[in-house]
Formats: sequence, structure tokens, C-alpha cells
Amino acid sequence: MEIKRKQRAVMDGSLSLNPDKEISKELKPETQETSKRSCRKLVVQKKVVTVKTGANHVGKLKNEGPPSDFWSWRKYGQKPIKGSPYPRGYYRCSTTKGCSAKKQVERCRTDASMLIITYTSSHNHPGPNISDTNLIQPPKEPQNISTTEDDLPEPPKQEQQEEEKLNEPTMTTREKADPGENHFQYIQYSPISSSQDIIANQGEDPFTVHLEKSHETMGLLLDEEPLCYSQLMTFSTAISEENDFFDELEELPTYSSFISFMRSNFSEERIHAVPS
DNA sequence: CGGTTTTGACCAGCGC
DNA sequence: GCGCTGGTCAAAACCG
Repeated sequence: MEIKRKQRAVMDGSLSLNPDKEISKELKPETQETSKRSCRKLVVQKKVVTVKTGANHVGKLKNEGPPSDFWSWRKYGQKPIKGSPYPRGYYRCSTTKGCSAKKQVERCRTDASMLIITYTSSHNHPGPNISDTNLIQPPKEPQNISTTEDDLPEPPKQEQQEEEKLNEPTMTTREKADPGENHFQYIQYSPISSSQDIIANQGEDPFTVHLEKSHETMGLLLDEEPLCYSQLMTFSTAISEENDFFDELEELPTYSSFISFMRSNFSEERIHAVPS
């Protein structure tokens, strides 16, 4: 109830240790230790993905609704990030209770149509039951399901190209040119060019690199073959089990090329978004 | 009714 | 040592 919270508040002024916290730590030793305690110290497995959405979606992204990947995520927090006008959402895999997979979703501060998704840890369970989970229609698809929400003011269009050209990490760039007016671009920053455990160096604002690129080559990248694409293909060994899923995406026939790319690129993370 | 989202508080790391 | 910041917790509200 409220008692606990008030206890915390009270204890905050007097005690440093909170019994509740102690207990919870013991209950969830692994996740706590790895995610909270050492989040800044240890190099955690991260995969940064940017999702380019159409400008028309900007207003709908108010809640940072994550693009639909094939896992089910539960939001457990949201924080305003300094330097960014948009809050960052914290999601945790809810497919399986013990799964420690997490992701952070925030919007690019220079381009509100870009979602920066940082995947942390990895799923400790096989892929979701693609046939019965969110394949058909995820429960929450703020950016895909058109609602009347349009309350976000058009973010200032800064000149992304102003961003200095960073020494590019090995990055994979994938974009999806939507036949319609919506654009979803998936960009995976992968310093090690692997779809497996990827340590992403965020210190350099990798997404700015993409921004530059995306604006220059909008619509061309669909056919573009990033340098590490072939490398990524070599990691597509576990996709067989996902074929069923992808086969079921026939409701998105236009994206077959994209899907095939996803098969190879995101065989592990199964990042997915369905333009409306 | 169960799962998800919201939201304020707590906590630890980091920089000064 | 202190303040700031990011990440997480957990109760309440919400939703299908």
C-alpha cells in the first residue's frame, strides 16, 4: 500500500538502507545485480537500433511507443532525459517472467521521427510464440495505430547534417521506404558487425551518423547493401524457426525485401514494425 | 480479472 | 562531499 512508500520517504531522511529494497534484491538477484547495480559500470550487452518513422507519425509518438518487435514488452518506467525534449521509456520483456531483456526507447533529439531503441541484455527464452503473440496486432502500437493523438508539437527541425561526421562505428543501416507516406527505417549500429551480442558505443551519438546518412539517401537505402550485410548473413543461422513468422507477414507483402533483411539482420532481436 | 501503463520516489554512479 | 542524472521500483489507475 502506501505504507511502503511512506516508509521509504521517511527512511530516506534517516536510514540509508531500506528493508524493502533489500528483500526485493534478494528476490531478484540476477536482474537487479546486472541491470541496476552495474548498469553504468559494466559493459552491458547493448544493441542500439534507430527506427525511422514517417514525419506524420511524429505526433503519435508522444508516448514513445516502441515499434513492434516480436516480443512483448512491459513498460516499467519513463524518465525525462537531460538534453532531450523527449522522455525515455524503459521496457522489459514480459514474454517470460524471468527474462531480463530490456529496451529503452527514446526519440532522437534532433529528429523526432527517429526512435532510438536500445536493447539491453538478451532474452533467456526462445522466441515468442509468433503465431499467437503480437504478430497480428500488438496490443499497443501507438505509432502504427492511428489515433486522434496529435498533441506533440512539431519538433524543431534542426539541421541534422550539422552534426559532425563521427568516426563511424561499423554500422548497419537498413531503411524501409514505405510505398505510402510512412517511413520506417531500421538502423542497427553494430560496432562489431554482428547481430549477436553487440556492444554499442553510445558516447558518440551514433544516431547522428545515421541521420546524416538517412537524409542523404532517403529512399535509396532500401537497396543499399551496408558493408557488413554479408557478415550479418552469416549469423542468420537461427532464422529457420522464424520462417513461420515471416511467412505469416503476408499482410505486409510490400515489405518482403525488408522482411528478408530482417531475417538476416535481426534474427536475434526480431525487431519489427508495421507501418499502418 | 489479469496484464499494462503511469508516475512519483528511491537508489547508485559520476562529475565537480 | 554534494548535487545531478539515469535506471528501477512499486502502487494505483487504466484497459481489454
